[in-house]
Amino acid sequence: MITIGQIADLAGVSKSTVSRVLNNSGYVHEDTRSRIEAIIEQYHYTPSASAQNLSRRATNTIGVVLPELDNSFYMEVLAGVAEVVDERNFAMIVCNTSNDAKKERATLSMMEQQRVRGVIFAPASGYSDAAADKSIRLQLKNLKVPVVLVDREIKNAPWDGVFYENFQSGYLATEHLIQTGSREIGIITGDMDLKHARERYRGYAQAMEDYNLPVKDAYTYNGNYNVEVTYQVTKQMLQSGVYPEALVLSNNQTTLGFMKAMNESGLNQEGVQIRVVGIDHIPVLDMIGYQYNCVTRDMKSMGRGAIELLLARMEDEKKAREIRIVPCIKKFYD
Amino acid sequence: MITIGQIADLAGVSKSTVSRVLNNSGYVHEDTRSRIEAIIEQYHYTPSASAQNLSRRATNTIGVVLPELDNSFYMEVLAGVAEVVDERNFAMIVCNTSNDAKKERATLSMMEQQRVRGVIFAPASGYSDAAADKSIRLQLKNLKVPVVLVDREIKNAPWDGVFYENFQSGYLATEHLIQTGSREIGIITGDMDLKHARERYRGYAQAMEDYNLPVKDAYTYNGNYNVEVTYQVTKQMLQSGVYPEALVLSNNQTTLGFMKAMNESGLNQEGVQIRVVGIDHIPVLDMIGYQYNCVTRDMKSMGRGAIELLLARMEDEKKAREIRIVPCIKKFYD
DNA sequence: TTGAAAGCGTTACCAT
DNA sequence: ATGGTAACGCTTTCAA
Repeated sequence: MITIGQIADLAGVSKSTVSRVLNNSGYVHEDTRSRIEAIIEQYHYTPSASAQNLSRRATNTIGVVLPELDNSFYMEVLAGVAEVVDERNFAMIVCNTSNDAKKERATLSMMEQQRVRGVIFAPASGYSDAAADKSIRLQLKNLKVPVVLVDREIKNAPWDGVFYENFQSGYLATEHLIQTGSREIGIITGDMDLKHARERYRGYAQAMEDYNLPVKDAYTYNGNYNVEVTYQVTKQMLQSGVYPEALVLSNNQTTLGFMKAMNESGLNQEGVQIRVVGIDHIPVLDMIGYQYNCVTRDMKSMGRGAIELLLARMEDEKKAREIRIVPCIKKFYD
Repeated sequence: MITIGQIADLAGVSKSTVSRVLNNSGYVHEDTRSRIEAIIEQYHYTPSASAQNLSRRATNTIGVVLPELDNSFYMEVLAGVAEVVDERNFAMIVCNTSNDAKKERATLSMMEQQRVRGVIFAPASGYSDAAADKSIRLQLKNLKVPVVLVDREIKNAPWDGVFYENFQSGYLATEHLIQTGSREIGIITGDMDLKHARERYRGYAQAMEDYNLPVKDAYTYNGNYNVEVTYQVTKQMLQSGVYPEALVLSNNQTTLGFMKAMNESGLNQEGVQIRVVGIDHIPVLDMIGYQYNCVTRDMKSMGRGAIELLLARMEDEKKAREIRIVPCIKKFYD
């Protein structure tokens, strides 16, 4: 591998000069510059990022830690982040924690080793007990670089963040069902360990109350934000023969699990209908023009928001803490 | 940021010794080791990857270059790669070229700068003309690290690769339509610049011929492996009022575009049916239990295969070239 | 079993 | 406008 020193020798100048043309910093004669550039081109020289990082005492890498990669929501967020990272000429290192706190630990430690300049972080879990909450905050703090939280909050966290109008989403989803004629409305909740699942549920309950409708325990199902779990739960529900006329589905995975169980049951064919409004859209469904009622958000812009906050924080460590709450968008077809 | 030197001072030993416990290489007294480990723990020390890379003259990073990230196929491939990368304690740097040769250039150059140990590569384009073909091969060669091609071939390339039985996939898809009663069968092709699109088409044509059915130009549509293009093409086809009774859809994006146009047209409701077999499955459709006829492959294992080949090549530079062709799996529901 | 020192490929400061 | 050199944080060889 050719080094800056060899380029310098080839050009009959010092490393300093080559470095200057590389970073176009400082003065360098036009003739010298073009001579050096020619040689760089000819020998196909690219500086070593490791050496640069070491010398500059900083990388230009930012870390993105996500709990799921096979989830279109996080994929869109990631796409948003990637766009800006690209524009600004940073490198991005992506890790998947699979919703596993242990894997998350390892991931964060690798981020540290890589000396990332900042981290965009969606926690693997709700960290609802105090010890876990403290521990994750400590880990993050130990990184000693800016952190931006996306989608999922951490209690007592001091970091910037991009979140969603979760309460609203639950409320509006429910309200739509009510306004379009349903009265017996249930919900398949998410992982109640996560604050946003609780908020969405609160939104549902509040809407019911506002419209003087009863929230029945029997119509509250826990799908845990998980396709398989939701599938099982829905199957049981259908088999029991007692279920509400309408349901709020707490996220995209919930929707997927629910749909699978419904399709499998063949109940649709028999004319049995459960009306449904989901929280979060599902891109493939949009693409195939399937009219799926939901409330959703601009996911990509959540990613863009996160990286923007991160870059801003990197530039000004002491700027005021910023929390962005992206709004709820209605996508109703009836 | 604390360094190995400071840890050494704290422990009253030399950097060499700390380095030995870090990499557990060479001899170090049990007492010394535990003392050092305690300090490392206490001060939360993590070695700098950049410094290690520089010193070792090698990173433990592998690069993955993909043409699309919002495509479930590549996502599954990526997931497969990520699994192995994780198991083997490498780091992974992922780049999206958006099917853009120019962006691909930039990406490859960043890979070089990062001094990745190897690259898993799915080309952004077919590079069908000789100059482009040569240029991409040169770029890859200039990386001077092992390369494994996934899914898309490059002419005259010397690298290991994991590909698909493309001809078979086209053949089997078509054959199924024939065997289940269709005779007027068309195809929406992919980007014919790409060899695998041509192969899939060949498979289609061969099946037609084998069953003494005519391949009509009028029933060959070019969807370019693109949702939007396929959508438009399908719309035109439907509006023209003349179309075959059945179609082969050349990949998942093609399917999405086709379905959108169909759903939008409302033709299904009117009882108009176009039978369809797709190449590649669509995970969300599986999840919701939508019975979509297709021929497909184990995508994740393609990812695993790619990284396995890469690691093997990294260990033995001169081993025989290995090409894996993953088989076609039938998923028919009728 | 441990330490000293050279070296990895850059950058940046200080001279000139 | 250019060059010399120390420094970045680590690994590795050689010696003790």
